[in-house]
Amino acid sequence: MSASEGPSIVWLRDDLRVQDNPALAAAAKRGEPVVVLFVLDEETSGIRPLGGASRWWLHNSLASLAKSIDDLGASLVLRRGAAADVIPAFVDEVGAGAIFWNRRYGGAQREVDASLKSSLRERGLDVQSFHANVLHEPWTVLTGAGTPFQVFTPYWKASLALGDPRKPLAAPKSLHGVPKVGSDELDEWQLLPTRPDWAEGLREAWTPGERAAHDRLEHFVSTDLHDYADGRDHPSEDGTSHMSPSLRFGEISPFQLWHRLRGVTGGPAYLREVGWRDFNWNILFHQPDLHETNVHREFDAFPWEKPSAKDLKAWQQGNTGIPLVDAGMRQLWRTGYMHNRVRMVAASFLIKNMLVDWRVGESWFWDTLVDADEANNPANWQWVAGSGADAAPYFRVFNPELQAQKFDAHGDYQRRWVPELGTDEYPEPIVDLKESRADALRAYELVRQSGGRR
DNA sequence: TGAAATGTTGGGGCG
DNA sequence: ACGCCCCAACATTTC
Repeated sequence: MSASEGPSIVWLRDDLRVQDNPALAAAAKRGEPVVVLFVLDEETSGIRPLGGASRWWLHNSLASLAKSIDDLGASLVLRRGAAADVIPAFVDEVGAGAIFWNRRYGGAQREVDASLKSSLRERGLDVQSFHANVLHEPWTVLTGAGTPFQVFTPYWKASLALGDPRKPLAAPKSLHGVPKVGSDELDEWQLLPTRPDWAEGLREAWTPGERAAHDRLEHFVSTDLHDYADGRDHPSEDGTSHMSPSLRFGEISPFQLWHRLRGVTGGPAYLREVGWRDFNWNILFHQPDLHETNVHREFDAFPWEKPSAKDLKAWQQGNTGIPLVDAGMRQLWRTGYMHNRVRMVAASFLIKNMLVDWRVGESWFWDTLVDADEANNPANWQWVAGSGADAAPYFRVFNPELQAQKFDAHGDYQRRWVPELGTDEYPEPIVDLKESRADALRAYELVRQSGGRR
């Protein structure tokens, strides 16, 4: 590009890593000085403001990333505001000749990026975007008819048929920084909770950042991966990877997971779950309002009940009187995380025993999960509700007592999070499981009749 | 990546 | 020896 003199900006978003970061690698290769930028955008309409737990993670991940960038010889610059304003102003400020970023797939985000790409190119900048955060981009995995898949298994098959995803890229060996570029102070963003400081449990449970993500992955590989197919279903053992928040913030890439795990016992079973993540981003790409709108629109007719403030609070705080549900909800509140098996049970309980709109639960998880992302959180809630793409059939109602028998047979998980279990202090169930199940099936019958789906 | 209801089969007790 | 009943175990269907 002719006008491409001047520093390179690497605009990081959901890719807070120095390894396997194509935008960063391209900037390093370009040769000009590099400035790495992160913009906290709480102003662009259509981009969901981060939930509280995600803000906590973001703060810590950015702090960790700033050190890594520093070690490479450049610096991480923090700015705040609508990206459509901040980015062009920053380009002028540093006299940039190029700007690189890794692509994102949400609706509002794509609009922002596309608009910036064309306006900055008009101004003569070298603007490049890269494929970095999903194994296969949504528009590349299509049916024979050229339409997006609605069902996971054929989606995954087609995805595998595209061949091995590319190998991960090494981190740049060093960078030439741009001196004297002002940055916001991370602390000023107030991403961390203060009064009250509810993050103690998060600090105990997690270490955000790229290095910790790889340590966590290696721990998983050396302990639980080989028995993943069984181990992942038992919340007291918790044989899951705990990669989700790191994937959410891009501390690690799916390419890195793929090439580390595909040849290891248990690896393919795990990578299939990574495939679900791709599938969910594919769904979001084709339906940007996924957190508001049923994929199967006949569910618009579902007669949800508005929960009383008391009942909703009981669910949120883990006082429903159903031990497995309460254990999960308390784990979530304390650690910003819930075991996957228990997520399904807790979600099913809200939707099908309390008859509460899945959006209410999605919204709570959005605020409390460290791994909430715009695709997986709504897609998984819709999966449980039965309204989503390739969702669980509507009549699949979990019985939380049976689930507890099957997957927490000794009650270890339940007692860990609900220590008062079995005493007078533990509440009576807020609903009758048998009756509410029957109510849910009757309610879904209305959907079935009004929709004509099967 | 369910649960419950319903159906089928076969062994054993017993008249 | 036979029919009948009960019931567990398993399979299928239904929600």
